[in-house]
Amino acid sequence: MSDFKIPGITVYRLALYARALERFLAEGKDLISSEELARECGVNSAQLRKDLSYFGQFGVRGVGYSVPALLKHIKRILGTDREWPMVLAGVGHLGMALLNYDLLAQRGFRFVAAFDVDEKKIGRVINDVYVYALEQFGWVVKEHPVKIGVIATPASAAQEVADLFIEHGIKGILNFAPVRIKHPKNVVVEHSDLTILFDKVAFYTRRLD
Amino acid sequence: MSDFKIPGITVYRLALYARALERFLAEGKDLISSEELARECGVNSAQLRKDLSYFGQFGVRGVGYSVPALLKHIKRILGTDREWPMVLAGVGHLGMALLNYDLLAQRGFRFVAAFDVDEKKIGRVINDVYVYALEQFGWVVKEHPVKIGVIATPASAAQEVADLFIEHGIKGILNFAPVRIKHPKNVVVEHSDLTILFDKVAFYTRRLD
DNA sequence: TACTGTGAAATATTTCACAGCA
DNA sequence: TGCTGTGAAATATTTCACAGTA
Repeated sequence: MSDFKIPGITVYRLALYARALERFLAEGKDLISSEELARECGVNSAQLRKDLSYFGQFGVRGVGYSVPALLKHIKRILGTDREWPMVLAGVGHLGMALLNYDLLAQRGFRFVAAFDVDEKKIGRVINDVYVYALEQFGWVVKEHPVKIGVIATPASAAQEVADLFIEHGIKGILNFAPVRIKHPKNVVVEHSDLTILFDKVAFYTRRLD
Repeated sequence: MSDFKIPGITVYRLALYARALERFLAEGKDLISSEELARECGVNSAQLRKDLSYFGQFGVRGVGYSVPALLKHIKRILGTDREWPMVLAGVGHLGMALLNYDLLAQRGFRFVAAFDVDEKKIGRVINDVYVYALEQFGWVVKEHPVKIGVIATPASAAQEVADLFIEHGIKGILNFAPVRIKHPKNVVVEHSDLTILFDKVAFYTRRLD
């Protein structure tokens, strides 16, 4: 029921539950138990109920949860019941993949502009998103109420781009460059270094037999 | 000093330390304290020392750690001191980004073959990797001692691809499709759903002020 | 009856704080 | 002296187990 000090891992799992609920909803399922939803997500059912209990009571005892209602509640909790206009820095292969990832736009995460320093990329339009020169960042974001910025540049450019983002009022940064970003406390940075995922798979694969 | 029941989060942090050490090494730094390395990675220095202590003693009291030696130790622990030939299923935008991600190959994670069901993609060569029809999977992997498979297909194809991987002896799977893969216990699956990262950023961004 | 919601117990992880050593 | 390595304490997270209720 609380509203602060939510474990980061709980936020992660709420997003996981939302994904699963979207699938169940698409299948036309109307009602679900914590047991069934938890199994689908690979967690313990008490954990799922505890995660939800930080935010309220969404089920019916003896019955379960309404799939559409619970999804709506979780989206409201996560803040994904709204549109999140975003900007992208770095239109390399990963940046291209993000611009073309339609699932993101379907969920309200929509890129309104992309930026690069490569002359060959500036001026291109990718999946309806225009690629600007990085120097144009200031006036482009003035046109758009952007809160989230995504970094898909090489590591060497990441901090500089983050500083530019922060200077222009961006509050949430998703950083795919393999380097830790320094940032003030009133800015949120989520790091996602893909190479680390491969390291983890290697570690656990080697220990198998 | 133990060798089993390593917290998953410790494995993650070891990879983080390796990335930072690579940067320090590139800068020519020879010696580092747990304090400095921990700060660079955003963790507590006791945590870093504890993480390492699961695997041995790698420092010198009163002095610190040798940057190249510690990096070598961590890579040996992670199993990234060797080559990991891999296969990719799904040559969409994300698959393309992975095939072109040279940092991966530099670290020994090398795609030896890619697979797709789209006629237009089959037969193409991307960053020296040939794209085969998915039906050819069996005989292609017979040629290569592949342990790790990467799934970058749509969610609807992911389980089918995973089953094919597992049937042909793949032991470690990195799944980028936004769906949980069912798998036997002697196979490792690491899930990475990019949409969840965006949800997390949205959650924390909204709570800021 | 068949579930949820949640204190309390169990477990896991992080941090402290200091002994040990180059 | 200035660091690492590590038990022990503190904290966080997960799971149990059962009261509550449609």
